[in-house]
Order: sequence, then C-alpha cells, then structure tokens
Amino acid sequence: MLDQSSTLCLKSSTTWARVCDTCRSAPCTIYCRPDAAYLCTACDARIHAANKLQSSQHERVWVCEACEQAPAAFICKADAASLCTTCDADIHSANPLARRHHRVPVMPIPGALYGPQATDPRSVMGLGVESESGFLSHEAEDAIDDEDEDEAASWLLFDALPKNSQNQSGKENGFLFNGEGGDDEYLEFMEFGNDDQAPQQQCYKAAEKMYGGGDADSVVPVQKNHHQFHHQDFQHQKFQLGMEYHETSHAAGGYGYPPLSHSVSMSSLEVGVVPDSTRTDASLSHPRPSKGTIDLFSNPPVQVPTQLNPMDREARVLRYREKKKTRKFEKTIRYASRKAYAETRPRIKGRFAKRTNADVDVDQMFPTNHMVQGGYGIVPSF
DNA sequence: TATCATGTCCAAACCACAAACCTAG
DNA sequence: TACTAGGTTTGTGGTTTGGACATGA
Repeated sequence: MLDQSSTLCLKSSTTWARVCDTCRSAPCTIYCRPDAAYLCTACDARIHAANKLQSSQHERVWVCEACEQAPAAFICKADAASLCTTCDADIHSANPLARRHHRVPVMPIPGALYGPQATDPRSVMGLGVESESGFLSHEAEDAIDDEDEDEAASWLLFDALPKNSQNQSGKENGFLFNGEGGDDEYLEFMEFGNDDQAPQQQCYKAAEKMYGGGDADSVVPVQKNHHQFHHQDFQHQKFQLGMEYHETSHAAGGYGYPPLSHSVSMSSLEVGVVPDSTRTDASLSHPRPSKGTIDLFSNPPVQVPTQLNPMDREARVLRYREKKKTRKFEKTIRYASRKAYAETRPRIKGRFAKRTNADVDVDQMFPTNHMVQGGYGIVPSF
C-alpha cells in the first residue's frame, strides 16, 4: 500500500504529526485499516465516498488525538478524545482520577462521513451523544473567543438538540440534574475553563440565569467586552431553546488544576481583582453557589452536535490544543472588598485571628485607604 | 537492585468575620 | 408586592501541614 514511513511529517516543517498519505498536504485524521493509510478528511471523503462498496468495507478509525501518529484504539469519554493504546496508557496512568476515565474501544467509522446526511463521526465511534461531555463542551467554550466561530458553533449546536430533550419539565431550562456520574467531565471542563475564566463563569452565569439565581453577588470578571456579551447571548439562546445539558456529577479537583479560584497560592498582586462595584447587571452577576447549586456548577453544560463534520472537528481539536498550551491559572478575586478586608485582618500563624479591642482601636485611628473610601462593603476599582 | 533517609514541591486546611444571600413573617 | 429581621453561607490570605516525588547513600 502506501509508504507510511515516508509520510511521517516532521514537526519542524509543520505542526502536524503526520500528513495525509494521499495528498501529503493536510494533517491526517483518519486511518484506513485495509489500506493501512493515514488520510485527511478530504481524501478520505474523496476515496471512500466515491465508492460505496469501498466505503462500507474499509474499516476506518480516527487517528489518535494526542500523538496523531497512530490509529485510535480507545475513546476516553471524559476527555472525549480518541487515543491510541500508547497514549491511552500514558494519559490514564498519570493519576488516580485519570484512571477513572471511562474508555471504550474505538469503533470503526461506518460509511461516508460527509454531506448533509453524514453521521456524527463521534457517535459512530462508539460514543453516545449523551456521553460526549467533555470534548464538545470545550469546543463550545472555545467558540466564545471568536465571533464567527461562535455563530457557526451555535448553529451546529442547535442542530444537535435532541428533540426529546426539548420541552421537558425539569429539563426545560436546559439542564439535566441526574446527580450521578463521573467527575471527569467536570475536570476537563475546569481545565478548559481555565484558559480564561470568563467562559466558565459565563456558563455558570448562564446556568444561574435559568436556574433562578437572579441577581447576585457582586461578582466576577465583568469585562463587558463584545465577546462576552456575544457569548452570553449565545448561552441565553441555548437555554431558551431548551438545549439539553448533560450533567454528570462530581467532586471538584483533580488533574492538579485549581478548582475555580481557590487553590493557587500567590501574591495578591498577581491576581485579577474584580471590584464589587462592578455589579451592575444581574445577568452578569455570579451568585454564590449555594449548597443546592454547587452541583450545577460542577456539571458543565454540554453541547453535542450530532452533525459535526470531520473538518470542523479537526479544526476544533487544533484550536483546543492551542488554547490548552496557553491557558493560565490565575486566581480571580470575586470580592475585592473581602480581599481588602482579609489583608487587614490580624493573623496568627497565617490564620485569621479574632480582633482584639486594640486592633479595632488601631483600625479606627489608622484606617486603610480601602476602608476610608467606603467601608468594608465597597472597594474602589483596582 | 532494593531500601531507607533526606530534601523539595505543592495542594489543602485552617482561621475570623463582613457581606451576600435566603427565608419567614 | 414590597419590606424587614434574623439566620445561613461564602469568600478572603498567610502560614502550616502532610503527601508525593526525586535524589543520594
């Protein structure tokens, strides 16, 4: 068949790990077993769609999304990624949480993947639409950054709406609260959300919006830029349309990524501070998650396109990887007033200590600027 | 090669209390 | 419906702690 060794693409010339054996100008995404060939989606379409018999007989699988050099053997539902045996072993032996990821053997891609009747490539790989949480959620998050993509994604997502999920009481707001499942989706979500806390918070805000959180706490990075508004509208539309969100449950933590804004120890100078006074729009506010709603937050909304064509998928995977490389884990201060107050409080071995009368007297005599400017409640913008 | 001691790194826990939130009346 | 009072929950930062890991004897 084709000379595979010659097609290994050097990263020095391109970011692709392996190029298409046929056109040699695009990254491969599919491995055809009978041909022992790595193909890009376009060539796969051309070759296999041209001949129905060939299409039905040629067993193809996705290429490993991690190394991009070997055919996928498993699909990790948590990561929503197809992985070869080597990468699967590497990734899922990394830590106990990763070991808990539910993986299933990759299924061959049946028939043609292209055209209006195309099957959801991921579903045909053995991933039920419902179980596809992590990956597509990321994609949806990723879409936030780009208006055009955002719009495109929204259409994909709308198409993906399971009809039976619409108009269901209890799910009518777009969420399923099943309270069961693994935390992997959550972990991945957090991981992705950390690129820039905004997306994650937006999701939460949107969730709160439909969940009745209403006007809340002063909150969060409220940078009213166009993207965020756009995303907000986007989220809102999804809720209004009754998108079904799959909830899987879970405990926070894992992967070593900080749960929200709480675990990274760093100087207060390093964090982004959000003044309490930014609280102006209820729709932008971030309610403190009560015990009753914490699960809501820990279960990311998931959008599952049923018609995600391989090219889109490929592009999205690439964008996802890029974002993953550049993500930041900055702590976000949600309540500047609390921060200011915490910094002035007496401590004993780092722990907050009770204020003595002397402390109170000193504070009254030498109030800090923050305090002077409006008491503990409101802290001027940083 | 296996075991133990030592050092380093880092996430989680801890604390008090103002502010936000919730609920009942 | 709007308001109030009282109870509950959250978030904040510096230090300590303890587990994981690496290194050397």
